[in-house]
Amino acid sequence: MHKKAAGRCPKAGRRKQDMRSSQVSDEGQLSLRKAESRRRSATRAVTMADVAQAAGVSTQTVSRALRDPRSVGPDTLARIEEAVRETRYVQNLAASHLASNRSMTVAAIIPTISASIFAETIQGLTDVLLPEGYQVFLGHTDYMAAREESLVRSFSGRRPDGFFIIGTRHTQETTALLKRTGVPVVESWSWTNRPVDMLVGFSNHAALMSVVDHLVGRGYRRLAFTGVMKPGDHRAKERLKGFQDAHERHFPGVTPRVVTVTSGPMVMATGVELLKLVREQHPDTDAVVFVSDVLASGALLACSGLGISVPKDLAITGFGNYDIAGQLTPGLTTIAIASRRIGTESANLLLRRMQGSEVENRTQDVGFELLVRGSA
Amino acid sequence: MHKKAAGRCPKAGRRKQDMRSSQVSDEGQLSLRKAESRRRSATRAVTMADVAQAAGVSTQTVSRALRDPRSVGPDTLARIEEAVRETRYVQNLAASHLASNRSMTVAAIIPTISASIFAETIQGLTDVLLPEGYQVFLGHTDYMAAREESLVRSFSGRRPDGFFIIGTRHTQETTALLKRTGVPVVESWSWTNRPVDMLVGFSNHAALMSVVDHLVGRGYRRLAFTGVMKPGDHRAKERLKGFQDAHERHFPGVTPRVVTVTSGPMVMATGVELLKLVREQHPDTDAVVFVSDVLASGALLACSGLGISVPKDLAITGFGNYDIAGQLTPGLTTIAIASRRIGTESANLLLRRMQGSEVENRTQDVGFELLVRGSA
DNA sequence: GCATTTCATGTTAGCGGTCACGCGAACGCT
DNA sequence: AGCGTTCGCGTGACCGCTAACATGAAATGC
Repeated sequence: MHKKAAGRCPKAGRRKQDMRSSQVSDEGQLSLRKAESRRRSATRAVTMADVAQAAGVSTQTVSRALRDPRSVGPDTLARIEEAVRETRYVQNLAASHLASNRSMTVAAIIPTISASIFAETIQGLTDVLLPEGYQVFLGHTDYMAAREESLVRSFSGRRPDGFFIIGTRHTQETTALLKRTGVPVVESWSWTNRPVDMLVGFSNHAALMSVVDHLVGRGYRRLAFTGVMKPGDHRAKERLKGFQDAHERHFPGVTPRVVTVTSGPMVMATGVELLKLVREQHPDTDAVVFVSDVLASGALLACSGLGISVPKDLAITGFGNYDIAGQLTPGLTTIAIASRRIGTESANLLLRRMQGSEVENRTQDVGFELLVRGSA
Repeated sequence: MHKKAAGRCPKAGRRKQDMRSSQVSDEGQLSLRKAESRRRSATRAVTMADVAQAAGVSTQTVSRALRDPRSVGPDTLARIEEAVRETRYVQNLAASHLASNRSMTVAAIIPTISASIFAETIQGLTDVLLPEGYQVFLGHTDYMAAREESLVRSFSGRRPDGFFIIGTRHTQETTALLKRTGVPVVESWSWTNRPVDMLVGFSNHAALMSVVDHLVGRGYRRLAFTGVMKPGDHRAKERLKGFQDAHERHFPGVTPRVVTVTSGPMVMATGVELLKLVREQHPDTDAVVFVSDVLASGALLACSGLGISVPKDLAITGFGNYDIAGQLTPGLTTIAIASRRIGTESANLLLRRMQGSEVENRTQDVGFELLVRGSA
């Protein structure tokens, strides 16, 4: 809380570096001079001016040396580097951001961090962005459109250089906000013909259709779809729609069996519950299509205990190709998504745009892959 | 890229609000006057001055209204709120940060996002911090001390108001950097008597000892420890140490069986490999202690295929109480950690300190719980 | 050899907010 | 009525850094 002894030139304005020693060793110098000019409780932090003085150059030269070392003379550079080291200077990026109007940050908004499948995407995103000097802000919506909107709003205050967001369905206001920021935006994990800006995704609808096609091809006829369907989870809705549309194509006029709950945790135990629900409501079901591997593997694990033989009595499919899917016996038939790649591709798109170049393809379909294993 | 037409008062300095219309509709006004004062390619963004003008007050009043609505008169507040709405003003937090020396951010550093167990912690952290206006920066180290150091360094540039970090073992430089920031720091997921600042964790060592105690109590005598032990994963090392120490107490002089690999993905398939390795190197092993549930459940699932009866032929234990642990048959005996609570407690500690108050207990032991299920 | 370009560095004026303080009006108390 | 307080709002000076321009010396061109 100590104030620092600054010059008190009543007119000259900011003269400060001429007061400080070039070392940081004067910790706790409490000489609160009388005519001290008003001073906010500033950080005692080392500033660029300290480095400049230590190196005997102007702050501008320090700034240049930091952002592009080749733009200053080699010996000057060496002196500056030494000065940075001895003063333990850490650049204040907020000041840099304000002056340069580039924040070197990317805002990422995902439904939930806990779903390891999204975590992979974020890992991919940061793996590409961090080495380029960008930092990633993370927020999660818990599948609530209102939270997404408020996140976008509050993140906008940081003036990120780019947005990454999972999902393509937003409130009107969210879309407007995103567009107004004027920075590149990548939507992902879904598909739309009218992205806000860029898109790295795939069709959940088509993926589920391919699941149904496969099941029907294997001779299953009484298919049911089940899962936790949070109101804001549009990807789940698209999957359901894909199921319904494929079902209608194969069995025109037959009402598809759909058993969903709108809340509840996305855990394996929930999958077991849903399996039971399906069998209660539609006892003759011969194939259960789960909205996620988490639920499907819970159900699959429970089958032996319930006396159900998979895939003979019942086929089970999942979505996401989680780690567990390949470890179960029988293996879980599922849709594999290049989750990490969504992150890296998105980062690359953002990077190019943030660095000023245009990108040719603003939409990228990473596709999906039907992995047929023993469960169906 | 259009410059904006600003006042050119050669002396008065920033007079700008008197030039702009209060609406944002003058897009693209390209009147580059001759004597135009030098202008950087600034954002055309709405500033607080625009809002102030629209509301007929000073910027200071707008600032006050935004940060503490009760500090201005009710009708003034209403006018300002209306002005904010009509100008679509979004506060520039970088400027706020620079002026106020508070960034309203917390930097979080974790080993990997993909481990859902850490994701829970982050979710807890942000759930508490976001409503308070703090945003969370996330970085992952992939268990590399050097990356941790460089993350701390680059995050420091943002002048976060707090640090959250998983682990208590850092490079000397990392520790020094953290201390020098002068902001509150919470270390977590481990235990130490000399935390950098605050600590929310538990003893991995004690947890593993309780696992061994339990196994020995159940009559198992030939225990093996196995897992992926990345060089920078100190929590894994503490668990191993706990295993070894407990083993020594129960079987003095007997060399404990330890089978580890230093690299490889933390997936279930790796658990199967490790199980096979253990049985190759120590065929008479009757209990395998895994460093993580991921590996343990992989192994447990593989057992029936390998003709191993659990827990009769072989006991298996894990760590973390992942979702799957309770769904397997038999259930996986493991250590449960209040992973989410680590996040929320850490956030609360940080919050109090960031808001200026001291905290009485700078260390918090969230403990662990041995969950005995069928596998051991 | 002198004008022109290039290179390395310095100077000036902000970026968009907030802090400390000032000041007048309304309020409270004796 | 007189005077100290509180309340509501404005003024001026920065926060630490960088864009744009300026400058002088060395390198280059004809």
